[in-house]
Amino acid sequence: MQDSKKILSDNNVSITNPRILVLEALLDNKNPITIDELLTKLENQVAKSTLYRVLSDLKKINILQEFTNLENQSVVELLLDTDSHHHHLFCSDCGEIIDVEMANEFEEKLSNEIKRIEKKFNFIIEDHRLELFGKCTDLCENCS
Amino acid sequence: MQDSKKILSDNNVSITNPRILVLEALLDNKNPITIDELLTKLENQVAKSTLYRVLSDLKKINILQEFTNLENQSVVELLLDTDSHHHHLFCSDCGEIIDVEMANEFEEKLSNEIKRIEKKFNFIIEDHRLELFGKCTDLCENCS
DNA sequence: CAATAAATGAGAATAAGTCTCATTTATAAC
DNA sequence: GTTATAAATGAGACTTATTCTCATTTATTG
Repeated sequence: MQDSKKILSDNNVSITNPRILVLEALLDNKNPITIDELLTKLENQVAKSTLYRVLSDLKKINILQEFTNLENQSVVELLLDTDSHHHHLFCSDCGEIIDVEMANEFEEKLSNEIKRIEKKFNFIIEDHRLELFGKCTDLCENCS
Repeated sequence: MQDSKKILSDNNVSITNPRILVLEALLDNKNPITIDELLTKLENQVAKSTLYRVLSDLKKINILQEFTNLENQSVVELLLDTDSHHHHLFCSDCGEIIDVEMANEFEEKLSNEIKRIEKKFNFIIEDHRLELFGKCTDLCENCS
């Protein structure tokens, strides 16, 4: 069974062509991708309304994360159980978004600090997100 | 000289009524606020186009931060020199966004970890943002 | 291979944000 | 204080992103 079909059946979501296509496009491109880029990638294969619907299905089963890039565009990234916990690095020169894993030691400190905040604010914290903003100095051709 | 006027003149931005009104609305409400809420607050006082323009002016002089809430709406917060570095706590029940200061010790660990990431990715990291997602258990009336 | 419920496509509708341009206002020089 | 000039504003048109509607198609189950 293919990855994308397995993902769907594991989550009790019916296996349809548009869902497979969207998942494949996301799997194909493990870094975060703009919805607009996704739309272009799937042009003539999946209707715009369907794309948005499929994305919302994937969010409902908690395998898709949505956030915004530096230009405030929606960006989407598949998050499977097999993927490790990571954060994002945003380059203000080229717009690229890069996955970063922080050191375990740091994540432990963070989770202790989160426990402190939970008590202080009487909050139950279920998730967190750390975003780092800067410039890649030699990472890609777009960047000076 | 009033706060809002001082902020404008300190930043070499001409002092106009809409700018004062927007700044006052933001000062009045130190937690992050939806652009929509701002618009309502300033109804009949500042035109929509002007509001967006003023917000972009404030971003240009680096005293306004923009991000999105859990519903993907734009949220805006004044960030003056006098304000201390903080992060945000999002409640998925009531939608509230709360400013949180993390312990200094934690911020130090974070900045060390950021130095490591800078080297590893050959990146210059200028800013970071930590978002905590959860539920406030008794903080407000909206929340169960 | 039906029958049924669910998903899809196409495009209309809505919402958020930007742009245009005529008018108003702030600023600087006198 | 006036005046000249550049900058800012208001109103609404426009654009873009996202959601909604509904007739048609497809997946699933028996």
